[in-house]
Amino acid sequence: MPAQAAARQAQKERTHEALLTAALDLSRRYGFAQISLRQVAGHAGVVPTAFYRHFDSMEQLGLVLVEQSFATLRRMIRDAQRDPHVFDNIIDASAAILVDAVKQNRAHFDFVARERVGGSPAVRRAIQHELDLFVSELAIVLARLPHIENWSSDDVQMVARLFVRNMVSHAEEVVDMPDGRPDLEEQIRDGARREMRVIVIGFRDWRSAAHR
Amino acid sequence: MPAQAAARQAQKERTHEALLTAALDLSRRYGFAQISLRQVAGHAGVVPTAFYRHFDSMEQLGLVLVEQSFATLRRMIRDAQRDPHVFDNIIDASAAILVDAVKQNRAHFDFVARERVGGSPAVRRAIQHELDLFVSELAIVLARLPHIENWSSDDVQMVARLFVRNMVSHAEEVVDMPDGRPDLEEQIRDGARREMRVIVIGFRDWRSAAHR
DNA sequence: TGTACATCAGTGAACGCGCGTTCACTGATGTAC
DNA sequence: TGTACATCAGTGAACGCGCGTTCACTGATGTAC
Repeated sequence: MPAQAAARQAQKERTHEALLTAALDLSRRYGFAQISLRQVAGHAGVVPTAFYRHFDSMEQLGLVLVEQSFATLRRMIRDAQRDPHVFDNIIDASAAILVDAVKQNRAHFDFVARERVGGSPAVRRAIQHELDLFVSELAIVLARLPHIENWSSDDVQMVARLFVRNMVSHAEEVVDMPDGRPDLEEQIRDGARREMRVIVIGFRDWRSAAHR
Repeated sequence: MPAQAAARQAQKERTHEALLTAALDLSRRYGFAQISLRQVAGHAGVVPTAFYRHFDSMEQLGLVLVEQSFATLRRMIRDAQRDPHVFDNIIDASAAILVDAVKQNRAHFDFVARERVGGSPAVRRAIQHELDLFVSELAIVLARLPHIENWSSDDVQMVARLFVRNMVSHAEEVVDMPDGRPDLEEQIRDGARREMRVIVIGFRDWRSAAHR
């Protein structure tokens, strides 16, 4: 396929993207499981049957949204790790990153937060799998931190799990946050920060008591 | 209404209960938001129009299920508080109670866990309200415990919030647990126990560092 | 460059289906006397 | 106890609607020569 012959493909990609965006938009308002193929097609500006040129079913589109959402999340974490500041104060940095990230990718986070428990079995399984992966990845990052490098990998996994759980929980709060309420945002960020600190200190001291 | 004239009312109550049970059953399998009035009526053994003798809409039935679920939860907590053993080791006791309670009332917990984020706006709001109430009630119980009585009420609220969040999260795990896997059950109970311990210790020591 | 043919993203009519809701009804249960 | 009437939980037919999916199609884009 020569370069100058890509107009049709480009148009197809635009429609493909429009369908995904429409689904994300609508599921923000009504929940993914509640929206119909016809609604998504209509919102994307195509006839219902055109949907099938891009996806087998709404379920398959849902799985693509799961992939997209976690790709976004991973990109953010990777960017954050490049900033050397983050390691000075991983807790404050994580809390700030979390709130910003969710704010900038509300639609994807909203989708994940809701469909994690409310979605179809396949979508739920996909999200749970991604979250499990994410816990393991976070554990690897944590294991390299100064005070943590001599912990057992079981312990590191557990602290990673607590972190991710708090992350999901606070992401839900940000997602439910009405627009234009910076006070609430600060409150959530502060709560996240305090809770992470509690977890880190509790973990360190619990280990001290048990193992030293 | 004389006592011997209650046969009709008793039958009505039986159907009412059958509709609630049917909705709970079906939403376990498909999610409450996915099931229809006709399915619920059919499963309860009545014709769809009979549904309206008992509820205005599926949404109203959903709100009744929220009430039922939290009444169950409160009853369990109240019973647990009567057992003096619980105060000896509130963490182990809470973890055990949580797993047992969820196992015995799977349908209600499943309903709450899913609809808390996936349900209709009214159902979600009702569940969030009940959970907020529950955090406050737990804070009152915690505030009476020996080492906690001199904490600020803000701090007690926060630890209560962390406990309830972990409770919800572990309830989700138990709900998703396949039947007949006592090993998984033990693993979840153990995870809950360890995490609660981390929270308690972390909180105590965080306070020590900050306020003394 | 021009022509003849192929590709294929999007169209539009049609289908059968389950949905929530309305309505007049039935007949067992309950009440008055 | 027996009779005449009232109540009302549950029935069953009917409605209009949006759904997912099928199919033959159109016409702009792309390819071969």
